[in-house]
Amino acid sequence: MGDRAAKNALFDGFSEVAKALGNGRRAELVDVLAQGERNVDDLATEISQSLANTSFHLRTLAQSGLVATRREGTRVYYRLASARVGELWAAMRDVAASHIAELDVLAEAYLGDRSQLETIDQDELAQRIDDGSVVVIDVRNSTEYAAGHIRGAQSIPIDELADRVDELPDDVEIVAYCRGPYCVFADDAVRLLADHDRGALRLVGGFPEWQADERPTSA
Amino acid sequence: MGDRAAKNALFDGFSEVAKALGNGRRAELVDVLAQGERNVDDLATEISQSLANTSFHLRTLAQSGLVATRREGTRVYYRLASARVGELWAAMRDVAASHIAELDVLAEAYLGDRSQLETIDQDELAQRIDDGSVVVIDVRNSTEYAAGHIRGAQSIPIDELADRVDELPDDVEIVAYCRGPYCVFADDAVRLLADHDRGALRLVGGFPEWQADERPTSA
DNA sequence: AGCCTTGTCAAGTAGTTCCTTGAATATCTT
DNA sequence: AAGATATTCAAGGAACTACTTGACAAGGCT
Repeated sequence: MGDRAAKNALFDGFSEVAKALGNGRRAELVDVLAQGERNVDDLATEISQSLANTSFHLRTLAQSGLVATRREGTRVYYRLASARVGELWAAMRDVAASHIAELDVLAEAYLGDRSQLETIDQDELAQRIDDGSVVVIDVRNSTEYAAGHIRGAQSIPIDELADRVDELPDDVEIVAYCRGPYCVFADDAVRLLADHDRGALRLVGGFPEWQADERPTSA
Repeated sequence: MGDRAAKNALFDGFSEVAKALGNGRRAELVDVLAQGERNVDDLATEISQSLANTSFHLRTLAQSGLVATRREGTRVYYRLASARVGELWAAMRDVAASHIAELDVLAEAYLGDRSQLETIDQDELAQRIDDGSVVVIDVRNSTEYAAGHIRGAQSIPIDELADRVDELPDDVEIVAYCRGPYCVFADDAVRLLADHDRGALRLVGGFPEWQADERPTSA
């Protein structure tokens, strides 16, 4: 008991989990999977990597126990092994955001300048859904919407939004949400709606954060 | 906005934190630093690595923003950058424990068989401290005790315990605690006390868990 | 049965990580 | 100023990681 070799092995075991998350592409995969299960091909497109490489990264995640699989015909669906994996990913992202100085710069380079975009937080949105003073749109793709969404939200994937602006009533404010704090879809939606002279707000955080807070959802 | 290179850079940024934790020796350093600040020499001994290598690992952790430093004379003290880093480490450890099958085996190889050792949880200990029906001993080293301990606990480092058993009253039960769920000191203490015919219990979790739960501490 | 779709495996290469050794630097003590 | 203590830096080699290409496997459709 308590010898060095065993201690090394134990802590190497713990660090396996961190190693699995210690690659940008795998982190992206976890971020996408936090929205719900997806097949390999789909995930490869999502992270802009070859199928073989994506398959390899998914296997790495599976070996560390972070993701699980399900086969359906020729397709293999991957999902997070549990909700705690999603929480771990969120915790990691938050620690990175608060302790790595240059992360602000990287985030702004990817997201663009958010300072002009109005936001709404979860409490306020819940309130306004109750009193009917907003229309909520889910601008993620339709698979993600189908896997689970904010109760009462309607699905308008971001690349269909320009063609479907007319579907939205023009007498209430619009709230757009997507995958999470580092997802650009809702930002793009708010900008696009502003170009059409529609007042629109972005929900701070995305569906996983709403769900983690145990607020009303549908699927 | 939203281009692939920027997205890669952003997620590579997030995964820096995971990379920093993705090495067994660095994970150990974080585990030790969760007890309070320590100098480099001390940490090198703690993780059984050369001074140069330990210094290198600490610099890696510092670059990812997980640890911060303070100089005092010729000594440099390292500490966790914030309490959230400790929480992240705990979350990672828990995900590893619940999703990696072989971790049980590794833990038992390091800790030995715990099934014969009686335990007590935080709620029950808090209760029994209040009604005075236990003596609590902190079997970590004295620096760690000095940096913060369970209110009312007395310090008896594990390697002094054999010589100091007589200091303990023999009419109340003894509760030993140490660094956390994967620390052997309290297990060793309970076994040693049992050999001296003293009834002893191990607190589930250690000082960081007690503190995270906002229970009474002193320093 | 034969072909198609979807996903995994294997080999190879460029780049990175871990740890060691030995030298350099920073601060304190005398 | 010289010596002692504590820490960091630099160079180098063995081991691992990320990604590519091309071959293989598993299941479904006709």
